[in-house]
Amino acid sequence: MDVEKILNEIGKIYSPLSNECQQEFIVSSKISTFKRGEVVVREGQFSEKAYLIIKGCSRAYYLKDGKDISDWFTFENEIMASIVSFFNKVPSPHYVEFVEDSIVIEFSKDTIDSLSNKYHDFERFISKVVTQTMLGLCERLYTIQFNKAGERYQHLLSIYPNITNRIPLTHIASYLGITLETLSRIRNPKNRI
Amino acid sequence: MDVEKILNEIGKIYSPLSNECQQEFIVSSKISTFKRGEVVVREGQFSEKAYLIIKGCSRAYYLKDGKDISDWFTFENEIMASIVSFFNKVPSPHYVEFVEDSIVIEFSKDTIDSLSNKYHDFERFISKVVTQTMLGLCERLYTIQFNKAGERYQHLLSIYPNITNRIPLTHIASYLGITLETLSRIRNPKNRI
DNA sequence: GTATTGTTTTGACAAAAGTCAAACTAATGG
DNA sequence: CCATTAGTTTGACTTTTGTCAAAACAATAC
Repeated sequence: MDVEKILNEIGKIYSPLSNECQQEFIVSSKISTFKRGEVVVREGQFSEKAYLIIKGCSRAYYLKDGKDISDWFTFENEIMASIVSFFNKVPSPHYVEFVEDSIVIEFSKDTIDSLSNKYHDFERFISKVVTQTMLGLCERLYTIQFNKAGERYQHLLSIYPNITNRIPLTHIASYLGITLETLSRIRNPKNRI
Repeated sequence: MDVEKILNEIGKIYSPLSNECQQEFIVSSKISTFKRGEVVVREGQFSEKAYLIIKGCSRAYYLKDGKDISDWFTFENEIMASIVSFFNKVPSPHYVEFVEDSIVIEFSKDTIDSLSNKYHDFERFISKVVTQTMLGLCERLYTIQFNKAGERYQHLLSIYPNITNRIPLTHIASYLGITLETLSRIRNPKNRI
């Protein structure tokens, strides 16, 4: 497992990490594997773990009136966490589940905090991750605020072109704030008049 | 104008700032006033300014198919910026306008960067601001994803109980992702069956 | 290969919200 | 104080999406 390669990869995306910092990150974290369907965080739990996905994908979701609503998907080179619990040290409003058999680098809030204190490049890296996440949420809000179901779906495809091969449509629908049936109709070319 | 008092106040909310750091922040920034309706950032402009609101309020908005859609409101002790342009150094997708006559502390991205390098507490402060903004967006996304118009409005009132006294209903409606007419009907007790 | 389970599609109907137009009300500036 | 403008409400109608139920399809395990 070439973890350095992955860290260089995500360093390019956010902000590069020195070798020393990478090494310390590697010894402070561990590689874990999860099976499809495994739930690693449940509603009400405190979670201070984050998962950098090497292979596979995961989703965060919550239950509203008993219905499963997806909030966030994470694929290779992205970081998953129950962010509300992670940052605010409160019980998680979310569940976190792996959607495919996955390999991840698992690390804790404590690791982030101590590495941030020690390595300025790490602090900058995390700050960049958070900033980008914030801007991603902005964009998502934008697409959900006044777009019709079909436009929301097209926008999602423009970001993750083959998401439908990896994530069941039920989850994609709830992520877009629409029902499964509506998504199904949108995808059917006969209904696009 | 007691700027120290304000900085202490928002230090309490996010992360406290040392006196030395506060002083340098004060000399690096300036107090400005804006009239109701003044637009300080326009779509397409590069904006690397942020505004800490001392008195008054502002909104960020964008035009979709010629319609004015509000994205974000800011009141006393909150920070307004065209965040996409501010952080990514790209042309702003937003307009930023003051909704009331306002007094603000105006500072630039450069100031943030240089103070972040010099003062660890400032870097932490900014990181906290960004993190809280991110969590705020999460919550907003949550309320818009599967709630009906009425629920979205009630949720907004729970955060800003008297927002309707300060922000015109048109802006509140678009912020909630609904039309002005729908908001008007929701607010009319006769229509709540 | 068949049973079982999970996922997606389709149809008929209902609910929610949007659109357009007009009326009404409040605020502001001579 | 009146005229003008900005902001809000109301009504009639349309569009979009949701709901519930059933069928079709796909994946998986035995």
